[in-house]
Amino acid sequence: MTTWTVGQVAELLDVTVRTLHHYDEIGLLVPSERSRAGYRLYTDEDLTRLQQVVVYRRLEMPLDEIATLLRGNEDAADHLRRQRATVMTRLDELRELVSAIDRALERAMNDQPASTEDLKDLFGDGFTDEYEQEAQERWGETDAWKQSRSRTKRYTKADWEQVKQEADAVNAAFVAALHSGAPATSEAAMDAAEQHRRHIDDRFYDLDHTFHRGLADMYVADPRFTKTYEDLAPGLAAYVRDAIHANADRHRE
Amino acid sequence: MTTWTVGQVAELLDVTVRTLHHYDEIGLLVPSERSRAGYRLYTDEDLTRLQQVVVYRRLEMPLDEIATLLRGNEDAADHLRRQRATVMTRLDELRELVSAIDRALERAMNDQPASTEDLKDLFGDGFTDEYEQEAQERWGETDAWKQSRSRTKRYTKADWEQVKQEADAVNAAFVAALHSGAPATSEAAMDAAEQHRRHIDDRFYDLDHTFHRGLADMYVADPRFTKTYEDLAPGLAAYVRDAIHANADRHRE
DNA sequence: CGTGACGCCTCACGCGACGTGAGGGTCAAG
DNA sequence: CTTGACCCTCACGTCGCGTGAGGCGTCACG
Repeated sequence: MTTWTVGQVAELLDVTVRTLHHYDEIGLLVPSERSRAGYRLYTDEDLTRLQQVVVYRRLEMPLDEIATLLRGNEDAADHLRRQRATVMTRLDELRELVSAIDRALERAMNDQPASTEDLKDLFGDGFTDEYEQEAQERWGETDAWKQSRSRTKRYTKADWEQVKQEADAVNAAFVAALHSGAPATSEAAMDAAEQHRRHIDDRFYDLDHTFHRGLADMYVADPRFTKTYEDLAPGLAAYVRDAIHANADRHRE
Repeated sequence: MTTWTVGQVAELLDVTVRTLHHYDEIGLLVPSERSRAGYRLYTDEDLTRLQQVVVYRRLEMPLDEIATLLRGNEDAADHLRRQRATVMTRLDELRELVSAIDRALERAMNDQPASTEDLKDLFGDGFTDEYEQEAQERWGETDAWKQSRSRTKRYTKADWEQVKQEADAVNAAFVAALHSGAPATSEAAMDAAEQHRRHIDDRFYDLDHTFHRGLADMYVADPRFTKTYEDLAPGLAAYVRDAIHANADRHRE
C-alpha cells in the first residue's frame, strides 16, 4: 500500500476526516492523488507534510502561518528544530504560570485577601498568552488534582506552613551537602536523606527505607520530580537519589 | 477607589474590554454594580472571580465548564490547586512532545526517511489489529486487550523499566497503607487504588472505575493474581480489592 | 459655558478552525 | 446482489471573541 485514504490518515495521525477536508479546501494540504471515484489519496510526502502541520497546530499556530512556513524552502529538520524551540518557550511560560499559582496559593493559605496589586503581579502581564490545546476529559479527572485535593484537605493553613517549612529545611540540607562538595555517601548527605524520610513518614505516610529507595529512583525517573530538584541546584536529583540509597544501606542490618 | 470600570479591569488583568462584555453577556462574570449612566463597575470579589476565569482560560478550558466549576462550592485555594495540577499535566505532555521531536530529529539527521511506522509512533495514536493466543483465552477479543497490545508494543526496554518502577510504587503504596493500619476505605488506600487504576490506564488500556472493580474481584478470585499480592504482604489481595471498590464508590457520586 | 478627547454603552456582523448532519456515490465481503 | 463501512460534496452551526457603527457620559482646558 503506497497511498492512504482520509480515514486511514485520520487514524494514523489522530486528526478528524473533516480536518483533512478543511486542509484540502484551504489548500494547506492537498492530497497528491485522487482515485477515479474522487477519493483523496495521500502519499508518503503528504503524510510528512501533515505531520509538520499537526505539530505546528499543537503549538497553536494559525493555519495561514503554517502555510507560509511550509512554503519556505526549509527541510524537515529545520521545521523540527523550530518546533522544538517553540515547545521549549511554551514550557518556560507554563513554569512561570506554575510559580504564579504557587505564590497565589501561598497567599490564599495565609488568608490574605488578594489585593489588586497582587492580581496584576501574578496574572496580569508577563505571559505572551495562549498555551493549551486538547485534553478535555483530563479536566477535573486528573490524578494529580485528586491526590492534591484529598491530601491537602486535612491540613489547616498553619499545618501547611509548618510542612512547607520542614520541606524547605530538608531541601536546604541536601543543597548544603551538595555544595560543600561532600559525596552523596557522606554523613551529611545521608543525614539529610534520613531527615527527608522522617519528614514524609511523619507528615504523609509510613515510609521505610526500602520504599524510600523506590521513591528516590522515582525522583530521577519522573521528569516532574526531577525538575523540582534540578531547579534548586543542578545535579541535585541524582545526588538526592544516591544519598537516599546510601542512607538505606547504612540502616540495613 | 473601591470599584473599577471595564477599561481599568481590562488593563489590570490583561484582557480586552470586549472580553468583559462577553463574559457579562453569557453570565460568566456579571459586574456587581452599575453606575447610573450604565457603566459596569467591578468590585474586589468580581476581580477575584475574573482572575480564576483568566487562569482557567489560559488552560484552554471552555467557558461553560469554567462557569460550572465556579458555581461549585470550592474556594479559591481549591481552584488554584486544580489549576496547578492541570498545568503540571500539560507540562508532562509538552515534555513528551519534545522527546518525540527529538527522536524525529535524530532520525532526520541520520537521513533515514520517515516511515509510516515512525509517524504513528511519534505523533499519532496508532492502532493495531494484532492477536495473540495464550492471552486470547483469558481476555478473548476485548478492546482492553487490543489496546494493551498496541500500547505496549511501542515500549523500549528503558520504558519497561519505567513501567515496572511505577508498578512497584503503586504496590508499595498499598503495602504502606496496609501496614499503617489504615482501613481499606481510608484515603491512603483509596489513593493507592486510584494510582493503580491510573497506572494501568496510562500504560496499558483505558480503565474506568467500573471495569476496575471487575479487575479487583479477579485479584481475589484468581489464585495466580492472589499469589502476587499475598507474597508482598499477607491479606494484601483482599485489602487491594476493598480499596479499589471504595475508590470506585467515591468516584461515583 | 462650550468644546474636544476619551471612555463607556449597545447592537450586530465577521472570523478561524473546524463540528455536524443531509443526501448520495463506492467498494469489498458474504 | 445486498449490506455496511467508507468516501464524496454542500452547507449551516459553534465558540470566543474582534471589529466597527452610532451614540451618551465625563472631565480638563480654554
